[in-house]
Amino acid sequence: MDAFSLPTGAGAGEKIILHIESEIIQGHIGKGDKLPTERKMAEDMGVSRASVREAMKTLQAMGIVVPIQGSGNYITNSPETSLDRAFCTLFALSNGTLDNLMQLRIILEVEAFKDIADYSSDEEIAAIAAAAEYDYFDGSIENQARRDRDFHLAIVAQSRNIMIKYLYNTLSALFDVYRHHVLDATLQRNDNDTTRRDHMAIVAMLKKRDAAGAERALRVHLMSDDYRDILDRSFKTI
Amino acid sequence: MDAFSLPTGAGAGEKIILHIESEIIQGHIGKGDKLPTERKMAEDMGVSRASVREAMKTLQAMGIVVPIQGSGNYITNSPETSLDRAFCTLFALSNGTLDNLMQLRIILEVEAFKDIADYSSDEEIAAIAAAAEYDYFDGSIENQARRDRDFHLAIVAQSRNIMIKYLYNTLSALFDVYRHHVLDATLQRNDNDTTRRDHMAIVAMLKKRDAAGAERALRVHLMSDDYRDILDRSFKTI
DNA sequence: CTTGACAAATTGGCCTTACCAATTTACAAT
DNA sequence: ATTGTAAATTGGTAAGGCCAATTTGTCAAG
Repeated sequence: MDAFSLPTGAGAGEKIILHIESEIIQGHIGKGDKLPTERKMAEDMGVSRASVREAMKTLQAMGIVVPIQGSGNYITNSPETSLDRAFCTLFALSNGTLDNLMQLRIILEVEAFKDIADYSSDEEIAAIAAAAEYDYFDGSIENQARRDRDFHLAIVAQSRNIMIKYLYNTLSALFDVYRHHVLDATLQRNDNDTTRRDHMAIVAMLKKRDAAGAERALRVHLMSDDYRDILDRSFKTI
Repeated sequence: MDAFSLPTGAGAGEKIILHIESEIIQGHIGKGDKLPTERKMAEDMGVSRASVREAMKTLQAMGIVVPIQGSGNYITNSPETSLDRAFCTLFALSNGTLDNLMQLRIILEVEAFKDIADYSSDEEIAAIAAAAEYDYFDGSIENQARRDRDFHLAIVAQSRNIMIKYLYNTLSALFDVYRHHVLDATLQRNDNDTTRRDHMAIVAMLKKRDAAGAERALRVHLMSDDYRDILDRSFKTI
């Protein structure tokens, strides 16, 4: 048994998954490495190609393997998207609400702030400031929303906690999906100037290394009317 | 295109996944429901059974579907474990550290405290207090650790945020796996009396509805020497 | 020697058929 | 109504084949 095999009963195609996981955990294969061909793996491990393919599907769903038709199966170079789909459907099955998401976003971003205030160099904070320096009065609603999102991602990217970064990215992607389906009308009356003022206030607090002040500014920003309007809606209403 | 198709290019077996996800999101199927047979789904959607099976494998990996040989494929009744495997492997691939986990645990539990102080009834707080009423000087290290874990789970179970609860459970399970492999020696000198005092302090703060005080007590408890000793170890060293 | 185009081999994506193993269902016997 | 057994149902696996995209090998042109 392997250290990372949590709740799975060992089947037949399952041993392929365990083998790959084992190879990863032992460091024999890593990011970007190419796996043997499906036909070779089937032969080597004495199973059918269908079983190998089902194992690949599982590893793909876990975000570990990326298939390229005509080329091969590869260990992913960007494991940060592993959680997206599982998180998304889990959310739907659980009757999660948007304020659940927002609450998580806020505490993750606030925690990132504390890391930044404690550890970040002036250059890293300058990178955050740069992400806030865009034209708040030009572009479509979509573009404005994207830039706003990128600003927040730039903040969390400075966190020292890799799991916080991944989780935040997943939540951000989920929020984008949600917004894309329900918020178009709501965001029509988005106040670009308020957004700009909020961002500048956050950057100012970060430059002062004032984590508490940054947290206050962030909460004000994230809980602004633009978002509060859409809270408490069930995610299933999409 | 479906509401929840995040970054995936629509393939052929992919449409089965999208269909199932869509049915879940729209509430047509839910926890415990039985899916059509693989042969029927294949016929209905004009694909091969192999493709249906690969889609099922993906949904299984996401923790959405549970197969029972001879019976059928079912929507899971316990979506709370969906994140476990993805989170675990993501962690290993990302060189995550234990302090990353602990940092997340703390902020999630602290946030749960705020919900409790704001919304919980006396009965719900009494349930937490009951979880702290166990014999701190009896039982093996394993049992003590399990009771300690259950106390914290009892706290987070009162959170109003379903995602916080699921995430915390996942982190708790990961931590258990880690501890099981590296902490046996460390926990030998676990101070049961200190643990008991910490728990009583936390319960006392909750009864007073003092979220800030509870947070302080929690941080003291979670950052005690028992845990600090094992921080900064790479998860890959298991 | 380098470059580009084209053909062949490789590889994942998908389908079909067949059989096995576990479960469920149907029905007969009591 | 209960029980036991056989049949039907259903997921698990294997084998073979074809398609589409990519990679590789080859060769001619510069």
